[in-house]
Formats: sequence, C-alpha cells, structure tokens
Amino acid sequence: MKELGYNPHDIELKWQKRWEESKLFEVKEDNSKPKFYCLEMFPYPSGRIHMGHVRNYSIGDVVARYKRMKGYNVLHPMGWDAFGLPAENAAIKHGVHPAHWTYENIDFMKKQLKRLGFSYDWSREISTCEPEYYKWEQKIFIEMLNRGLAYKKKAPVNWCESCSTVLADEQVVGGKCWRCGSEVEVKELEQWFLKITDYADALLEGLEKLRGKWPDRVLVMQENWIGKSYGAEIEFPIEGLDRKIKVFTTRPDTVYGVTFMSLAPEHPLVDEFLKGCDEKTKREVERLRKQPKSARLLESFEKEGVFIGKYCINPFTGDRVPIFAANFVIFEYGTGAVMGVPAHDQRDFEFARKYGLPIKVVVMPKDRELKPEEMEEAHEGEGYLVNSGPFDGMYNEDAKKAIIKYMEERGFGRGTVSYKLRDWLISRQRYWGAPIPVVYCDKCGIVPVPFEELPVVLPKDVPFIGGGNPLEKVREFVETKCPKCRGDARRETDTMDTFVESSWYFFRFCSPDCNTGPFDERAKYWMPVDQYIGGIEHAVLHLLYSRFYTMVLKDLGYTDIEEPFEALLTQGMVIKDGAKMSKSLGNIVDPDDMVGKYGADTVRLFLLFAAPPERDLDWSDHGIEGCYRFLNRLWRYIFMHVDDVKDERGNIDIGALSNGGRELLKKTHQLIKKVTNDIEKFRFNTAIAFIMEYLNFLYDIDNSIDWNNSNDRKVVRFAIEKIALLISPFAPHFADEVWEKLGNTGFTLEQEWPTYDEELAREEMITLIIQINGKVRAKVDIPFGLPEEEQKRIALYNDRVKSLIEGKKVTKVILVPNKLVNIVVA
RNA sequence: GCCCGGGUGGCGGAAUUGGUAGACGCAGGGGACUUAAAAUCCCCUGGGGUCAAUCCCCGUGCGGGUUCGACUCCCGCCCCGGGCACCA
Repeated sequence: MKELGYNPHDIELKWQKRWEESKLFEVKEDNSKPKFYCLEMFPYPSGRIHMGHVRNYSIGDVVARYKRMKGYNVLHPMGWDAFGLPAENAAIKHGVHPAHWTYENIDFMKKQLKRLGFSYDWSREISTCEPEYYKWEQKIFIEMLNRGLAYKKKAPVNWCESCSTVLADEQVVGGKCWRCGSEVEVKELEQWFLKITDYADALLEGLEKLRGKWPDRVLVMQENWIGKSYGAEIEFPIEGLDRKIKVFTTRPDTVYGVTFMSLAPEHPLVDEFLKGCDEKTKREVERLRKQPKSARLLESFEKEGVFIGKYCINPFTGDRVPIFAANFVIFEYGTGAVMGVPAHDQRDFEFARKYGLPIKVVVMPKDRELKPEEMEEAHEGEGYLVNSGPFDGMYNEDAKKAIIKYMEERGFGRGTVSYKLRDWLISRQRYWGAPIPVVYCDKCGIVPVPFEELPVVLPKDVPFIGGGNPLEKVREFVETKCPKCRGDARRETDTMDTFVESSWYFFRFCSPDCNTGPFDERAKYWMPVDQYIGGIEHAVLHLLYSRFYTMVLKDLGYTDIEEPFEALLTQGMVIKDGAKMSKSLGNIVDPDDMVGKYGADTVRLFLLFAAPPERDLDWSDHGIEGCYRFLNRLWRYIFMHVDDVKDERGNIDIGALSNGGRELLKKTHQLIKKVTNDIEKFRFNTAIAFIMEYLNFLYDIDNSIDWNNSNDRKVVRFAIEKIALLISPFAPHFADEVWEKLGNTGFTLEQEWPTYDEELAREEMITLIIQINGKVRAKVDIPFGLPEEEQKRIALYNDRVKSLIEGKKVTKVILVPNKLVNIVVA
C-alpha cells in the first residue's frame, strides 16, 4: 500500500484542467430540468482578488455545485464591472490607458479565480466596458428618454472634488463620497437623471414579495431610503399677494397651532420677498444659503432663521403668520416649506423659543394639561384637539382625516404622500464610462442618437492629464451632426454612472452573445436570479437600482420579471485583528499567498468553516492551518483504506455486518442528513464541523471494523464515496481526486447528491437525562423507543435518583420521550 | 432619538416549536513515537469547592418574571456593530 502525501497544488491544477477541457461548467437552456440561476456580485477589476471576493465566491460555489448535484440546470456566470474611476485615475497617474489597465487586471483576476476552481461558465463572461455591452445600455437609455424616464435638469447636486464628478444621493455616505471618502459639496449643475421616483411605490410594494427571502435589514434599509410618509399639502395664502405657500405636513391635526412659516433658503418665494427687504436681511439669508449642505443636515447644527418681512394667512384660523427663511428646511423634500407648530414639534419649539414666537397648544394629552409658558419640550404624542374650532374634542388621529376632508372640500389642501427618495443622478464628468447617447443641436435641442448609430463608442485617443473630462477635449468626438437636421451639433460628453451597467448585467448573462437586443428569449428561461450573493454595502445602491431597472425593462416590454433577485444572501466582511483588511492598516492577507501555501480547497474550506456566511469573519492564520490539517487527516484515512475497499461494490448485507460496520453505516447516514440540511440553510460552518466530527469517528472505530468481512469493507467504501460527494461543494478538487481513486469515472459534480435513510440514521440507543427539580442528576443509556411508563420507571428506580429523593414527595414526573425525565420533588 | 442585528470558555464559533450549555476548530497543558526536531497519534482543558469521585456549587451582558425546566419566551436596563435621522 503506497501512501502519498496530500499535494493540493498538483491535484487542483489537474482537476482544473480536466474541468476546463470537458467544458464541465458550460450550460444551455434545458426544459427537462428545473433551472437554477446562482449569481454572485461581479467584481470591479481593481487589480487583485481580495479575501472578501474569495469568501463571496466560495459561498456561491457551494450553492451552485450543490444545486447542480441536486439535479438543477445551473447557470453560474462571472464577469466584470469594468467601467470606473480607478482605471482613469491610474491613467492620469501612470500614463496607462484605462482600457489597458482594466483588461490587464481582468486577465490577472480571471487567472486568480480559475486557480480557485470556481464553477463558472466562462463562455458567458462579459465586461461592461465593451461596446457590445454598453450599446444596449445606450439603447435602453434612449427608450427611457423617449418615455420621460430620463431627463436633464439644473439642480443642486453632490460634487466630489477629488473624483471631479457628481454623485447620486445614494453614493453620498454621511456627507462623504462613497468611493474616496472626501467631503461632498453642493453645486448647481445641469445633469441627467433617471426617474426612479416614478417607481417609489412599486419599489416599496415589491419589498413585500421579498420578505423572508431577503435579509430583513436590507428590506428595512430600502424602506427607509424610499421614505414614504403620509400627510397633507396645505396652502397658505400670502398676505397682500395673490400667491400661496404650499406646505407638506404629516400632522394636519396640528394646523390650528401654526404660529410661523418657514421656507428653505433656496425657495424661489424667498428671492421674491427679499426684493422688498433691507440689505441686512438679504445678507443674512445669503449666509444661510452658503452653509454647506452636509453640515446643515446634521441634527446638531444650529437652527437659524431670518424673518423676511412677509406674512401668510392660516386658512383655518385666518391668523397672520410671519414667514421665515430657515436653514433646517430642505428644499428638495416635501414642498420646501414647513408650517411651524411649536407646541407639537420639537424643532419648531426650539425655533419659537429662540425667536420669541408664540406657542399655541392644540393637542391636549389625556393625563395632564399643557400650558405654553410652562412647557419644556413639544408634545409630539397623541391627545385630543383644543383651540381647533370645529375639531375640538376630536382624537388627533381622527382629526387628521377630518381636517384633510375639510380642506379637500374647500379646495385649499389635500391628503398626499411624500418620499425621501430622489431621482437618480447618472451623469458623470469622467471618461471611463458609457457615453450618454445624445447630441445638442442649436435648432433641435436635445436629440437622442438613433438606434442604428449605436453604440456611441468611447474614443480611445484622449489626453489623460487630469482636471475635467478628457472627452471634452476630443474634437472628433464632440463635434458631430444633428441626427435630425444634419446641422452642426455637439455631442454629450458626460458618461453614465457605473451603477447603470450593474443594474442589468444579470439579464445579459442569460444571452451574452445576443446582438439583436440587450438580451433575448433565453433570459425568459433563466431569470429571475434564484440566489444572489454579495455584500450588504449595496443595500441601497446596486440592489435598489437593479430592482428599478428590472421594473423599467418590464415596462419597456423586455421582460415579465418584476423582481430580479428571488433570494438574497448578504455575506459579512472578512476582517483581521478586529478591523477590515486594508492597505493602511497593513493587515491584508493575500489569497494568492494562501492558495500557494495550502491550496484552494483549504482556503475555501476555512472561509466557509470559520463563521456563518452572514456574519463577519475573523481571519486567523492558525484557523486555516486547522482546515489544512483536516484535509490532510482525511486524505490519510482515505488512502490508508482505499485499496482495501476500492473493488467492494454492490449491495451491503446489513445483517452480515460487524458491530463496527453497523455503527459506521448509521453514522454515514447521519452525515448525509446533517450536511444536506445544513447546506439548505446555508449553515456551511456546521456542515463542515460535522464532517470533521465524522472523520474523528472514522479513526475511533477503525479497530472495530472487521476488515475480513466484505460487507464491512463495502460500508467503508460507501463512507468514503459519500464523503467525496458531500465535500464536493466545499473542496471540489479534493472530492474529485478521491472519487477517481475509488475507481470511479467522471466528476463528483455530475453525480447525484447522496440521500439518506431515516431508519438507518436513527440511533438505537439514546442517553436518557434524569433531572431532579430541573438539575441533571443522572444519565442512563437505554434503547430508543421504550414505552413512556418504562422510561419514567427507569428514571425513578435509578440507584442514584432513589437515594436523592428518599424521604421526599414526588409531586410530578415530566417525560420528554427518548430524551429526558424531570422528577419534581417537594 | 428611531429601526435592525448581536452580546455564550483564552479565541472563532455550536446548541432555540423551551429539555444534557460549550459540538467542531484554534490556542494551551500532559504523554507516545524520535538521537533530536518537524509531522503524526492519544489524553486533559468554563470557573470554584472537596483527599477523591461517576460528587456539590456557580456560570450564556445586567435586574426581574413566566415555567417542572430558560442561552432560548416576557418586562425593564447596559454595552457593541450597522442603518436612518432637522424628512416637516
């Protein structure tokens, strides 16, 4: 018997070659099998794969391989989110062309992924920077433009100076750029937007369908982001002018308590009123306007207002109400105007106290009497209306409805809803992105590029010197003819946000070679994605945009799918020494080093074993050592016995087994059951733990196996074969090597997932726990399934129990059959 | 402030339709093998008590409660991570 050491490097390269040669991972539509679309978020080709990628893709590979063995026709593609700023920054810094930089990275990272042995159908690989890809993105954009879903407007937008481009709201995190972390400023610019707000309700309702299949926190984050609130619009006439101020409020029940009005400093009415104001007031308002938006949005920021000399009339009371420009009012939210009710809104309360404005109580709590002069804070809770004319005495929740009805009948207000979600700003003033396919003509205005002329190809020859979009400097690109009138025209030089590419790439994977549209009927077979796996950081970015795009594609007639991702798994970060791996902390562990040292199977196994997928994973150099030891130990066991059992095929005669053989058979069925159930629940860590436990068991009973008994040997063969199949999703190279050593042909991936026999998996002996008053006092091994009375009797007549309960009164005996007896004594 | 997670040995983590707390791995200690080391194999390892035990007490962030029995359920807190937040 020769015993060779475990050599992951040789084994892994051998199987990777064979998988590739046999096109094992390539799939076609096949109606005879149920389909399963398993997708992991595709990477940005930044240069090297990092441990977070490896974790993400290891999880995905378990799912894809397991489902394949379960008989599904599995689509498991991979590609590149290839447009983006780092490529362009590299060009400016090092003088390499972004395309060159990107393709080199793709090349390198693809090799890394292949070396890890993931089961991707590489024939479907896509890179979003290719004209064959973004051509369709441009077509969809034009269709959106034609439907009014894409539009251009001048608006205050987020500007990142260090990236020298604008950002969408979702891409500003805590006032900082999501990519580079530098402070974002507000600029007034004319920009392209996508009308995601048209889909606010659909996006919200869609979340209901995803409940239970997406993590709750992602649903909550999207819900918060959409920020739907119910309320009313109320119109306040302006004194001495035939104009009205429209406010949005969620508390129409407090309208009788309005004592001032506040407008966002940017509100157009403020400009009008300022005309009649003195210089000091003008300067004050100007000062408020100049306060940086990011600072203004902090709760701790001082609330300031300026009286701008005008009054409006409360349509309910006829009261004269002074109008302020106030820095806490956000122009973009609601109507940019807020009615001030100091008695019932904390912020208004503070404002009123600061500027000496009256406080009028209109909602009285049940249990106490509010007196304005004694109040220390606003009463924002429930109560009954007072000082509210015809609504006095009404419970405030009922009053909301009654007041809305009242003003709707009289025409100065109505019930409405408001959203926090704003339209998606997609223009980027950078080169390395998909060109926005429109031209500007002095005569015809904004003209979309006709379909036949797509794609608008990104010119290759541009100067990368930094400072502004290089496309503007390319005359051959900018100077063009108007598609309508053929006159001189200017081409749009903004490119699209790279989140646009990733909003529909999962459709493209279904038919990546389609040249008649973004995708074809094959998408109907594959979509939706059955299991999507990626980081939580995309909760309101990519995952929201993709849902929006899918809905748009449905409305444009491209698909019937409503939600792109049927189920979502968000994996945690890989951290080291309590912090996220980063260059600055110097705690990066490079996957290549680990693969070089231990092999891909060990690296994958460790990432799956060290923590459940959704939780953060602490990288441990010792921990991976343990997984390597485990594979070595498993290898040794198998090669100690493989020659003895290799030819022992055929049915096992259970009656002819030794005790050891019978035990092993039972434990093997338990193994199949445990691993199967755990994978179904994404509990890969406990599945692997049980395989480890099983291996310890194999060593323990090695001497109890009757090696002269052919049936015992058959059981050992059975055990080794099942291990190979069960470990295949976690350590596929190892699995195929074992499979082959057993004299089998083909790949484990092509085998059926093992099934277990409930009867054979059952323990015939169980440990009965005997408690007295809830404390464990004895344990006794008894056969499974004894009559209940018998189990109680065994407990009560146990020697130790007898001595402990002697002289005491047994008041109750509780039995959990085959598990536990609790004897309650007085 | 509001909304989600989470708090279990020296560490990563097991165990919840309420039923042996600490599986598995790491680290640590002891032993075997070896001239030696590495590798491997075996044993021990939550805290405390007792000469010792197959014994007793304590123990799942804290304080109460429900229950024969609580890591698990309920009430009130504390701490950590994340999201939202002057949103009218």
